[in-house]
Amino acid sequence: MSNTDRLSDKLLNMKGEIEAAITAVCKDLFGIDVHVELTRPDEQFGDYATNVALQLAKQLGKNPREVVESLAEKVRTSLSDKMSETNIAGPGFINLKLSDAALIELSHAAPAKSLSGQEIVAEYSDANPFKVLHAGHVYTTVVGDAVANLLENAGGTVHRVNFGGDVGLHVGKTMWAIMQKLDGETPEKLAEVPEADRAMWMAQRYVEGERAYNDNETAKAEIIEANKHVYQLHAQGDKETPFAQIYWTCRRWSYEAFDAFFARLGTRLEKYYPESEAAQLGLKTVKEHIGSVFEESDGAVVFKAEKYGLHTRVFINQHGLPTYEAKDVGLIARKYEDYHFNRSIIITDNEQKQYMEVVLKAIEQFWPDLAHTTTHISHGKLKLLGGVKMSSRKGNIVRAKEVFEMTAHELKNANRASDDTVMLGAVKYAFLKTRIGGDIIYDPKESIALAGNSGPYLQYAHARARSILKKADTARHPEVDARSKAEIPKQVRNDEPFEPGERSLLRKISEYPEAVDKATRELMPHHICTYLYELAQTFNRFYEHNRVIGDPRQELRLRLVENYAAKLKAGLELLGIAAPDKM
RNA sequence: GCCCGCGUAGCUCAGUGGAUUAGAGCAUCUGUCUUCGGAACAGAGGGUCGGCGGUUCGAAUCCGUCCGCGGGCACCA
Repeated sequence: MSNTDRLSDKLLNMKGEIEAAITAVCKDLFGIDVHVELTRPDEQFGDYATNVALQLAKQLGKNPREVVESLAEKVRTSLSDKMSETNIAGPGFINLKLSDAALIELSHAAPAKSLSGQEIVAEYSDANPFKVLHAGHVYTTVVGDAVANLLENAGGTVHRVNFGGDVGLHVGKTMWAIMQKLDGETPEKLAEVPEADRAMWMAQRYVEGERAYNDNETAKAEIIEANKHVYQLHAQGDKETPFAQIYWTCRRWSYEAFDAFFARLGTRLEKYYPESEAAQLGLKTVKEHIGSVFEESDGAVVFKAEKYGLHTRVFINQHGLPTYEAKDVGLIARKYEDYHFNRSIIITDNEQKQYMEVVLKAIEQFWPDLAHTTTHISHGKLKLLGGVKMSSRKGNIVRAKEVFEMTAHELKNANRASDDTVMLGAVKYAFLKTRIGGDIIYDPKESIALAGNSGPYLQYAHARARSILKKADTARHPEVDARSKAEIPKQVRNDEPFEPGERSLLRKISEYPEAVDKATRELMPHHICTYLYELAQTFNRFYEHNRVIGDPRQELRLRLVENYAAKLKAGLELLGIAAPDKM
């Protein structure tokens, strides 16, 4: 453990120490063990507040006022080294105001390393080969990335993986349409598809296959055959037949498109699990538990989950092929073989929510540990302002690329640089600032706004703070490169009393680890967005009313600016958003 | 029909048991400043927190019920 880490661990415990001290006082005075959780009240009331007196009064059957008075008195003495004020307020709250020294300490604390030593698998994105990457993939990937970042930041070893359908009915549909287009099993004709058009070309085939499947009985039968053919090809390790050549070439095209997409988003996936690799294991596992967990019904193998308040789902269809359910059974085993995870996170759209409950309930019957350490997070759909509905089956979808294009277009309209740093900052922040779960409505225009709660606003706020620091430094060392001569002391001294504006800023800065811890605990990145925006607002207020450069308090204020900029940058990076020094 | 989820200002959203005035941003209106990158700051108007009933010292938050919207409910993923 490095010195910095040790320092952080000590500092981050301050809130815990205060809570423990209050718990001890309660025990001492009333003999009751209460759960003390400090909250952050309105600034006018203090830095922390607790309502334990109200909890105690209830348990003791006493008047809250009576309880709070004796309690506050004891808390005051017990915490005199950290608090400058301890007040009673309202129906029985105790408000605590940190001493300047304690506040300074807290402002250098780091988020908790609560997941140290944990192996964690985070599955997200779930892009499917043989289908197009659409706007929803951008959303789910951005959310997954942010959640994975949180877990990693808390000390976990995170393995980011994608699970995609390289086998299954959609592949049958696409393969069928490709062969229609190529006039048969003629892989050599694939060379005629220009490289740049490959993804779109395959997406069109999928739409044709989907339409034929629904409208034409003959085609439907052929597609079902094509689907089986794909499974056979995997079972036999076939790479040579014309059909197989088409399949492998097109699958490679898909993976190449994924690589480019993830690279652009800055996502570093460790592994693509193709369904073909999970299918056999899933099939085998499900078959082993027929009779005990699964049962046969109408020629299919199903799990009847009604006794658990859920519904029945098919794991093996009447053609003997594993459905998505069985593949998920195989996948969870593969993940465990590969990573021996302590915890597994799966992030998908809400429409998979009840599906996943059934699958996990089935898995719980034979691999309880794997089921119990798996958490499914589901999010809503991405919609565009104006309410465009998207379906890859019908082909009227917004492609992933188009999300980037429309955002870049807005930047150009506003006469601003439309490079990926700002464009992705806008997209990612807009996707992350609302709580995971509900549908989100994306307004490209709002996402790039420099006034308001947006990614570029925070990026700009950071650049502006860096610019102040650079300017101060250049003033001190006009003849040398400022970056190599940064001399602002990192720590504010413990004996420096603050002016109100300075203190407000420092108070907000000190909330950083609490915001990150909350986001990590709940796996909800939006808490970080809310915090960062409030932080930037607090800074603007401070900066409007307090001169930094040239003021007698310059050195102290520069250290505040530096700490503020560091928090902004760290927070943005947790969200997967770059924080450049200049814009 | 059954099962999940959601319903907070004109719009987009925080807040999910606590404190006078339910908070932001955008939009609307007013004011400040010959700017440390004003891409700012200060302020105003705008809300029966979907309706009704209940639990609680205290409910946007918990429970019940109704309404509205979205999703799921056997061989798609």
